[in-house]
Amino acid sequence: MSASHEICDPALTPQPSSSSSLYCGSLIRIFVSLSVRSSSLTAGLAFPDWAYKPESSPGSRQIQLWHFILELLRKEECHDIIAWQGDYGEFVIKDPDEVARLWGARKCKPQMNYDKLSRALRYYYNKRILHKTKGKRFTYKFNFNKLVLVNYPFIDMGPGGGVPQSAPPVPTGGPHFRFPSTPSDVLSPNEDLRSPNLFSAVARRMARGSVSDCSDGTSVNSEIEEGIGGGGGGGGGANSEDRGGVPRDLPVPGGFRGLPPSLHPRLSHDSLFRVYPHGRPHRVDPLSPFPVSPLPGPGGSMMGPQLSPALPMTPGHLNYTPSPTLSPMYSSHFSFNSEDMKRYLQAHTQSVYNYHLSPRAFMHYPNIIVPQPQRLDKGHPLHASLHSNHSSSSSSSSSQHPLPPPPSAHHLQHHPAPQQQQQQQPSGEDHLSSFKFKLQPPPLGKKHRERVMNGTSTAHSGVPSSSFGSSASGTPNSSSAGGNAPSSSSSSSSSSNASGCHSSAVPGVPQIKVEPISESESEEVEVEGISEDESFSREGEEEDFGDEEDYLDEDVFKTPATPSPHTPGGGGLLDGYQFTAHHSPHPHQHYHQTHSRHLQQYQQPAGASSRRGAASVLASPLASSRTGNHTPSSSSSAGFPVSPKPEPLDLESQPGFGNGSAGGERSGGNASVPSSPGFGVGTGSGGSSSSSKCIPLKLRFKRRWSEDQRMEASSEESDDKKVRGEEQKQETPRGEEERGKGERGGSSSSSSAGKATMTMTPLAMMDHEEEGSRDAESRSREEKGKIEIYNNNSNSSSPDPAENSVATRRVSTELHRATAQLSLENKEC
DNA sequence: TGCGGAAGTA
DNA sequence: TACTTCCGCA
Repeated sequence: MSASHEICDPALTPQPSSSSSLYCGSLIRIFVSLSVRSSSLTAGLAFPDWAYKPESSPGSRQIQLWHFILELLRKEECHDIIAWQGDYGEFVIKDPDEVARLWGARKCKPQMNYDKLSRALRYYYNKRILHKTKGKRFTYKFNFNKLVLVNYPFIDMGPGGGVPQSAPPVPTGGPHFRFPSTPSDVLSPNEDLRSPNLFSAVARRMARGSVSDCSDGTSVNSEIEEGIGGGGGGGGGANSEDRGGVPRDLPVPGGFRGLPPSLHPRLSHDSLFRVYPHGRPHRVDPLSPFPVSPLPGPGGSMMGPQLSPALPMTPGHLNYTPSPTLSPMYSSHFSFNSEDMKRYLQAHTQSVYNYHLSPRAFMHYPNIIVPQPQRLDKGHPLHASLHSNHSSSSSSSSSQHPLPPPPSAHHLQHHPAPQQQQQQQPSGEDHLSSFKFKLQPPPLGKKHRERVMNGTSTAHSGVPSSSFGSSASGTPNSSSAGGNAPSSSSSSSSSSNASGCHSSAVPGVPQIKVEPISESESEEVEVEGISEDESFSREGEEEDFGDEEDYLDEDVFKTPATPSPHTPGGGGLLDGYQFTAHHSPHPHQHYHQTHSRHLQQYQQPAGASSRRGAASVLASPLASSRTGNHTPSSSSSAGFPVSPKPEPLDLESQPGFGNGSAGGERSGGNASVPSSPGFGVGTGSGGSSSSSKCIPLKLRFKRRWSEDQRMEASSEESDDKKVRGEEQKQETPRGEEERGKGERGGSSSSSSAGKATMTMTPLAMMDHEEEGSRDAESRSREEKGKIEIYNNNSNSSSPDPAENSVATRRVSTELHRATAQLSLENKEC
């Protein structure tokens, strides 16, 4: 320890004779010079000056902890206090106190200790720069992508033509850093800490060159060779002496750990990229929203120029890419067009669905080809990776092709080739078949998990008024809950939900393995989906791209679950986007706008009616009744179900219709809006057949319903106070009348119980929407309007209970007619 | 040992 | 913003 301490100290502790700033400045100069030197020495492979974030450089004013950690990890002399170990980017702090001491020395914080340092490290969890390796003491894991791309967002914006010639300081960890030992390491869709393998040696050299205050005299070349030997050779490097207890001889499939001889990292950048079929990338379209134009350039290059050696070639490595929509580096020339959006969405969907990757990664690296470790043993790893695309697309076995190349890479292209065109066709089943992955959301931080759990539990236990309201209004709580895909613990409900919803026919979207979901699961989906709006609003609030990406991904996870009801063609949301020249910077906007329109359409009559305290179109989410939740009590208009007068339409014969005690109702409490098995989705015979279809509709309806609740709650406070008095006067007689019909369920606590309430179960409402017919909806609104008029008359001008009763019956009659008509139409659905 | 909130700091 | 410091909790 002491030895390493002494070795490390000169670089880690401030010069005693100089102030901190002087020290930092000198170090900066050192770094710059070293960087330049590296650059000159390595002919483009070296770490360019621009790539080194000054704030992160070891000698800079504010070195960041992660950089310091990398610095230590890079130093073989410090490997007895901190070293790479285990999986990608995983390192163990062997001597926490010493590391802390060094960190404190660097930061001039002599009081530093591991507790404080670890706290700082824990802050990286949320930033996703780092995360803890559970079960291993002092073991953490870097998220290379995050680390690199977040801290070097201008990786392709350098003066060198926007083409990075080298990697950022990738935490390759020198000889101790190892690449995936097993295919599963590479294949884990959750893993976002994979380090580059193809460019590992290069990246390592980059890292060393960039942080080249190396006390060791090893040149970058030696390190390259080390990388070659230790990587491609399967651990046969010459640095076995400095393993520092870290096993390096783990089996590595097919030379996956390093560059093959043909890819000696000392080779030029051109040589490096020559391994790709499209040759060296370059920016083709300066107006492209993407750093690399998806359009085939003159050189036919589709390889993202910013495909830094630091970027992993495994899917997980592409987890993060600065958003073309959000990153300032793109904003200046980002143009939204349908083609771009289509490609973006495809990339997004596919990548997210299969690898939890950011589609932006594929936008950036449109030609990226994910190597398939399984195929490495069949030949050259690069060869395998180069051809993995075709092979994987021809197979539907995920086990055989756990790493199908992201088709998005091709989707991003504008190749007029038939193949490309075919891939863009929704009917490309064979192409999509290779994406039958069961979604595995990324592991959540504890905070997020709790939020998810809370959100889920809220949805279950549910205070519908609050949960729905908050969800719709986008409270941070619900946004987190709804946005995050659950981890395994809760995935049984939420993730499958999302999948289930999405599975509902989104042509052109990668086929995700969707497990059958139970009815309750679908309910959970709906509840979660309600917070989808927050996902939208939340996207601009994220602290960095990575988070935004996560949420974006999550949104995409959910997107198919909420197809726009008015999407042309009735297809999935994605279809709507794809086939609509929607100039939206964000794919969700379409849905959002559609949804907003829908909401307005719905809210107008409902809100108006509720404000008048009459003829409220009541509906409660199915989940509310199913889970035995209260109907929101905040809404006085959430009144009791008033049984429509029996009509020859046989509507009432359907269980639940007009029977407020159908389910989930609590005696004595506010009358729950009855669930209506008759109209129910999945519970009644009438609704079961369209169960899967109705899930998104239920979602939509719930949103509207929640909006109604909120509107009613707010509006009634101010408006209904006066009306309420009259209503209450009418309540008793009519309540008696309705009770006389024996249809009534629930208590009489609601002030709106006396309204000439048109009780429509949520499912009935969903049925209204389900047919997706504007005619039906307009008719429904017309009917509502009629009812409203009737009830206005009955309420305001006819305090006579008898008249009200007549009006009520008329309302019911109208309702039944309308409902019957809609029901008939629904049968076509 | 690890987590994360809270307040403070530069 | 990126920690640092402190602390309670598990």
